[in-house]
Amino acid sequence: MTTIKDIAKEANVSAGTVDRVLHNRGGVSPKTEEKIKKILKQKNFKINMIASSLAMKKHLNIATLIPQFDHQNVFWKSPYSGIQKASQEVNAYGVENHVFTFDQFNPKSYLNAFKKLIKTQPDAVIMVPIFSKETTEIIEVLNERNIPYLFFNVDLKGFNKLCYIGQKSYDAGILAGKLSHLCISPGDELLVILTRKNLYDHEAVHERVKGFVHYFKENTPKTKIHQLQFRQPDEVETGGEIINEFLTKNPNIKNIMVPSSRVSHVCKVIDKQKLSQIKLVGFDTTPQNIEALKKGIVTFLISQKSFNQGYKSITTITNYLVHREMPKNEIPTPLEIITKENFEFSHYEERKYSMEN
Amino acid sequence: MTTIKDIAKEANVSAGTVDRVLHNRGGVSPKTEEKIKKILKQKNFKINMIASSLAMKKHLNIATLIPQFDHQNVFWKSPYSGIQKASQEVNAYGVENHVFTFDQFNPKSYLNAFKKLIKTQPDAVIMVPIFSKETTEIIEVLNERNIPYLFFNVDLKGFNKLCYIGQKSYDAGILAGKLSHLCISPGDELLVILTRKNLYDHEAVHERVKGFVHYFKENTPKTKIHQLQFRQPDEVETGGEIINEFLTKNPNIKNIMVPSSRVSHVCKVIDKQKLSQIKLVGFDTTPQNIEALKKGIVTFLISQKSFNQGYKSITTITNYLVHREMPKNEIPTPLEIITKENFEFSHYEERKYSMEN
DNA sequence: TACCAATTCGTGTGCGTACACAATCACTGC
DNA sequence: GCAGTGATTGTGTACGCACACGAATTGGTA
Repeated sequence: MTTIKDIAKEANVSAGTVDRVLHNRGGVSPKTEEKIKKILKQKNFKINMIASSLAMKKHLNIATLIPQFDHQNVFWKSPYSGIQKASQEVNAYGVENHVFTFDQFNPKSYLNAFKKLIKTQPDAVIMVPIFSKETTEIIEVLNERNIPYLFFNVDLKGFNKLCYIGQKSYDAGILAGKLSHLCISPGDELLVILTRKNLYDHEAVHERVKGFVHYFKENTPKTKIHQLQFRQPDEVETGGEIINEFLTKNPNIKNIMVPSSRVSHVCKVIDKQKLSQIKLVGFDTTPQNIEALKKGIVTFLISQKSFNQGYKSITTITNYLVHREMPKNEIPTPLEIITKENFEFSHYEERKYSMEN
Repeated sequence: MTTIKDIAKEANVSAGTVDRVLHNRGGVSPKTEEKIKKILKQKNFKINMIASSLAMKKHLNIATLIPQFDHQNVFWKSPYSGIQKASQEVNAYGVENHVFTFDQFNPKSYLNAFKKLIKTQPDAVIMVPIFSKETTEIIEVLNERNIPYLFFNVDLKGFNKLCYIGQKSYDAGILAGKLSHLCISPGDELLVILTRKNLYDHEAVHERVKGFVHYFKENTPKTKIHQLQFRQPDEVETGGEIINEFLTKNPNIKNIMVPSSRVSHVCKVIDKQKLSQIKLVGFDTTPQNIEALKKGIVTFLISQKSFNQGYKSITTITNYLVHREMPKNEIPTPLEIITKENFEFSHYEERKYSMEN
């Protein structure tokens, strides 16, 4: 392993000069710069990140803005865990992360959380931009203060974010289409159940439906796709009758796709007998969804590995701040297909983390 | 962030004493040890791995024994890349890795590669134990010299390995069963094509078939599963006739499962017209397989993320050597389901690496 | 009380890098 | 020839930890 000292000796200069070349800090004569660069390349020198991080040790402060989770909205627990795990790890780099949470159905709470956040004077912000209007306000503040920020899980166009880490919802919808397609026979019909429409305006759910519809338009345009919408948050739970009635009226429905993370809520309210005739496709590996998968009620779940999204958000920002590493503008997370047969082999990191904590 | 010094000050001792407690190095009176441990816990002290690694800097030498890849056997390229990437990264920890390759169909070449390997006096060994008899010889040598070793991708029971990193083949077979099941209608029949039987004796392929058969026995015992075997390495390519004839004789075959990474070889030799009636399920995301997936010829691939296996092997061994971190005895890699719709979102790390190199 | 051994502890150095500061060099104009 | 200037380069310290060495303390004994 070659060190800066080795390079310096070879070039008959001091370590400081090599350092200047390495970081383009200027103040080196073109001649020696050339010489050093040649030796650098020849010896295939790579900066020792370990030592580099130790030496840097600026104290960095990063802040995260995400929806809170509870037993009702358990989805956000995974990204939170991922963020926590990564936070612990980057702590050694002198980076500290603080999480600020808000009610995902309340724009005001979103803004309030941000107000608290900005008071801590973060060096960078990680956020889930659920509300577009309020996000515009937030970004203005961040731009003013020159604070870099990163979106994760939810994307919004038109901002100069560092990058977006998350799933491509439209493509996820196409995949849902493919999987549903495999579940049915020619002549069967499909049902899409939308929960909580319009309650908040992030587009993931709608993009998924678009992709889903697109898939069938492309492949089997004659397949009939029904849609059912619920406006109130808890209407699904109480509204089992509506669904069951609908299914009775449309007995050819052999597959239900739920484009949110609430497929388990849906299958709870459907008559058991009807359920046995129908295959379900849903999103996200919440404990309830996994439960339904295990029982064979749900056939496919599409996971976006939100734990990894959270984890990666922190490491990406850290690499940017500490090592000046510019991330790609878009880091897509996988569309992972989860079934009864493979769920126990996925999400290894998340499991391991929650075992240890 | 609390440092050793902080702890020392708090306990009215020197940093050296705290260090002794942290590493159970003895020579500390029970009284102060107790006191220090209490403060450690109270302040939730975590060793700074960055600084720790820097300070350690023993020079470690690890060696990897894996099959070589070429255009014919491209599968082993992925784990090799993962190993290379991780090797670069752990270089900063003073760890150097050397790769020794062998012909996966030639036990002698396996032993020869090991002989070269052992001459480098490695501190640990990562290996793919393809041949069981020869592996026994190898492990004897390693045990004699007290060199820890880790199996990856292929597992063999009965050895005191540090851990196994890889897929559970039987479960992968079950998953293949599920996916094939989804592709067919009641009354359809299945075909399993075994390539290169007995040419080397690792069991993954057979385990997959067992799992596959088990799935149908459990779920639809009446489904007929045919099997076709080829003994010579290239017989599949020349033996298209045999397959086509077989398919003509058994027109109810609507699904072919290839338990090796060679599904693309199989679909190359099948008549196009027949192919359009049949869904294929295979393993591993080799470039050829991905090509067939894109074209819609193959419906499902089950990936074991072999890039990650390689990567993780290196990091696991490194953590063990450098940070004394004992790995779990078994680290299962995911059974990832890849389709035309999601392949471009998977294997992000591997793509990124090969883009950069 | 003096002395020794064993036990317990403190100090110093180095790991490879970053960065501030000091030192040197090459020229200029007088 | 010399001070002055700006461009180059060298030096020293810190980051947090591991570990070797040696110092201080203790307890026990003659």
